Parts: sequence; C-alpha cells; structure tokens
Amino acid sequence: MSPDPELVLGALKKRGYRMTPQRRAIVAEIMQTEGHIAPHELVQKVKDRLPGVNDSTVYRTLDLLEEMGFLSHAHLGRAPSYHHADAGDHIHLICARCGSSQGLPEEESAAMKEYVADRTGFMPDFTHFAISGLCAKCRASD
Amino acid sequence: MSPDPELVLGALKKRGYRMTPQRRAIVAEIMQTEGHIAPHELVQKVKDRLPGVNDSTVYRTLDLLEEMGFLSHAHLGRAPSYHHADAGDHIHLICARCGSSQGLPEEESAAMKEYVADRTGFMPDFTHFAISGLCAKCRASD
DNA sequence: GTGTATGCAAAGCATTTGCACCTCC
DNA sequence: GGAGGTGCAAATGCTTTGCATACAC
Repeated sequence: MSPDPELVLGALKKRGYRMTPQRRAIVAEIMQTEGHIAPHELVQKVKDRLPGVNDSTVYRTLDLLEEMGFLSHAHLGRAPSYHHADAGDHIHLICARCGSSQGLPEEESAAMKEYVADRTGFMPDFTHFAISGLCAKCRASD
Repeated sequence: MSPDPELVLGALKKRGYRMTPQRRAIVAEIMQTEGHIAPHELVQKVKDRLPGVNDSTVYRTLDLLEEMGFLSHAHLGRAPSYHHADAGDHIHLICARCGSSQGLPEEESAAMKEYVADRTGFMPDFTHFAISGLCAKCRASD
C-alpha cells in the first residue's frame, strides 16, 4: 500500500537532495503511516524514533515531500493533516458531535464533483477540506 | 436582511447582560456585515469605530453572540469566519489557485446533503467547512 | 454597592524564519 | 571544500487566559 521508503529516498537522491539520518527517519515514519497524520503528531513520532530531531526539520521535510508529490495535505477540522499522495480521492466526513470520522467512497465523491462542476463551472476537490455534519449514530440519539 | 442591532442588544439586556459601549460597537459592526468576516478583521473594524477596544473583548463578545444564537462560524480556508446565524445554507467554494470565493445555492446544497445522507446515514453540513477546488476561470487558463 | 465586563500583559500553540554551524557528497 | 541541511532560538499570528480595575445597573 504505502510507497516503499527506499523509493522515496531514491527519488530524493536522484534530484540531488542529501540523505541524512533525519530525513531517513522522517520518510520511514510517514511512509508507514496509514491514513492521515498531523504535523505535530509526526514530529513526536519521529522524535521517538530518532531523538533530537528538531521540529523545523520535520516541517521542512514535510514541505519538501509534498512539493515532490509524495504527500498531500488536507484540512480535517482545524488541523492540517498529511497523507500519501496516492491515497484515493475519498471525502472525509467528520461528526461535529462525537468527532468520529468516516470516508465517502470515490464513486460518490466523483458524482458530486460532476454535479457541482456541471452547475457552476467550479471543479471542487472535496478531499481537501473535511466535511462536518452528524453521523448516523448521533442523529439517532437526538 | 441583517438582524437589527437593537434586537440583539435587547436580547442581551433581557438575559441580564450589561450594555457597554464596546458591546454596542461590536454588535453594530457585525450586524451590518454582509456575508463572512474573520475575527481579526472584525477586531480592526471595531477599533476603527471605537478606538481602544481590546482584542479579547471582541473575541469574548463573538463567543457570547454565537452562544446566544445570533452568529455562527464556518471554516473558510484556514481561518474561522463569522456570519449571521440566519444566513442561508449556502456552500462556499474557494478557488485554490486564485483565492476567489463563490456560493453554491441552497437548492444544490440540499440535493447533495440528501445524496450523502441516503447513502451513508451521515448528515453533512457543507456550510461549516468551505470546499476547495478550481474556479471556471482558473480551469480555463490551464 | 456589587458583580460583571474590560484592558492589559502574558501565555499558548503550531508553525516559520534567520542564522551559525555542521555534514554529506 | 562547498552547497545544502540541521538545530537553536526567536518571531510569528491568532487566540485565550488570569487578574486587577472600572463601570453598568
């Protein structure tokens, strides 16, 4: 599922970027992450793996990996969150009451995209910002 | 369109809140705002109207007015943004390239809501978080 | 008078930046 | 050896908080 860390490291090398222990740790950590992770969470995990890594190094690497196309970020609630760039185009539905999160499959996502684009000319990217609402459970307990 | 400031001030009074020049200025400013306004923008406008008002006073009043149901907030891009609670349920489409913003009428908004709710049980509130994408102009200039 | 609202200043918090030093190639 | 990467510390921007004072009722 996740891209092999070696592949990413190789691409960095190929483009003339240097290979440092910090970058290895950061790439390894984010590539083995399933789903989303917030920058400051990643900072913590990287520090567990390689103590002493500075926050700014992690942020700079995150920017770099996004620029290179290995990562994308979305806005889930207030916080930005990174995920593998090849993850599907699924929409994030976040319950405003209980905080639970669920995905809306790509098929529905595509249909809604078309619907909006047809009517407005605007091509929405529903994946970039999460959608708030009430989950089935919370609706039932009203 | 906008609720009369007097109405809001009256409601505050009725619930035992005190009427101060700061609150008058803040209420007047936000009630005459059409559409959305970010907290720190409002701070500036209120200061123009009544110099010396403190930032925290504005933030506290914003919370109060939202609690009382006169205001709601949405997340447009990274920043929170306040609007009259009675404003329609329109979706905000924000162009990721040029930053322009447009609304999606309530009718479409409702249709999409139903679509998602039917398929997932999740009742989305598309208005709370803006939707990112590419506007027609930027798509054309690709 | 008294309890609420305000101003002030400081703290938060996640993130960014400038800069000197270090190190990978 | 030299560009590029890192750590450090400080700055950032917006927002929140604690506390003493001021003022609306």
